[in-house]
Amino acid sequence: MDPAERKARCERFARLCRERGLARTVQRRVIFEIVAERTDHPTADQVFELARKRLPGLSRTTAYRVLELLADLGVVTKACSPGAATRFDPMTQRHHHLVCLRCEKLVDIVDERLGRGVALPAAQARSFQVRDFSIHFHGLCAACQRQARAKQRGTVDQSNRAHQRGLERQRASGRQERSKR
Amino acid sequence: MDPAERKARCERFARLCRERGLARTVQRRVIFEIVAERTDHPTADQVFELARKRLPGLSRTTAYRVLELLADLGVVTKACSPGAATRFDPMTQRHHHLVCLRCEKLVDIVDERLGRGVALPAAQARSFQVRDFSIHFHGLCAACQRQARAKQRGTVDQSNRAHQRGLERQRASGRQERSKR
DNA sequence: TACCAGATGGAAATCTGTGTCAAGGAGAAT
DNA sequence: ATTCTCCTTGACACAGATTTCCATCTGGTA
Repeated sequence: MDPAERKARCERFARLCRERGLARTVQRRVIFEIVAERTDHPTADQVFELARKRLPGLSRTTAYRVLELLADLGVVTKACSPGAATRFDPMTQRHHHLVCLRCEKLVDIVDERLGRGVALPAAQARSFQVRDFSIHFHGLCAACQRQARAKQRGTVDQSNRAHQRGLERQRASGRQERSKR
Repeated sequence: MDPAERKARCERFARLCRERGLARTVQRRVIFEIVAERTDHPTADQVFELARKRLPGLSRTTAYRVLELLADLGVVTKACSPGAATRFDPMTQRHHHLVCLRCEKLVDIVDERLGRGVALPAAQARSFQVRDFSIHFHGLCAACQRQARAKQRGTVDQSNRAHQRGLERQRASGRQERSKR
């Protein structure tokens, strides 16, 4: 990430804390930095694990609380896919999403032209105050398309096997990590 | 809801069941009817509570299973707001959403002109197969706008009090109903 | 430095959702 | 109508994600 951009974000965060009379604790600083460094969409638990490496005494409760606070301040945004854990996204500029209907992968799209011309119908615009919008594209990612085709043919090729194993690992990982404790 | 539309939906559901060799049980019929009647976006647990009034022996497991099945058949769609439970929506045509950032209310918008001209950039369109898209408008609903203004003035008026109480009830209701069991 | 509102840590509770399995019921065959 | 079979259901246990509660601690300020 661009260092200037990163510094600007940290300063924005510090300013918002001052304005709201919030204490600048190590926990808040570290958790903010971790989310700001990421370009994927970590879950609260993933952020907690990462933060704990720098701050061994950190509690899960605090990680959740701080992330909620950051979302409230508007320095991170929350994203979700149905049935899965909330994910936190440092991207505060307008962006859109690709959501795979099968494996639930979530990909950001930044493209200014994309939302051009999108505006709320006048009737709703009077009562609802729009801050921003985002477009969700639902469909199939490349790997899931390959897999669907293979299934139709009644065969399974190696790359699809790999993708499926990846899926299973991903779904099981939360449980495993948790049960270690 | 328009009775003709409602009947058409029921028939579509019945047809899909026949096609897939699925038994037409009371549980499936009742749960489908409940979702189809609603214009808000009930959670699985809310659907379960409503369904139990008509079908006292219904189990929660079945409610979840049937809702999942309905989503799989495509007669309802799943929607989500970050951190909250999955919501079920009988609307299967293309539609968009207003999402209140404060109270998380979710409102449907059906307006064909709205998504006109929206298309995925060519680079992504090659690898990602788009089935549909929806636009989420984030902002403040009318009630939350009033409340925000009142807070700034340091006053709280009656209508805002009512909205806040509604919010609290809504958030607490699951817990209360659950502990009765 | 002393104070205190606000923040944290840790345990427990809650909410949402899934896995398992015996028992029940729908639909086909007789 | 009866039987058979397989799909469904209900009950329970469990898992993951998140929140609540409360005692303790700490950053900011007088």
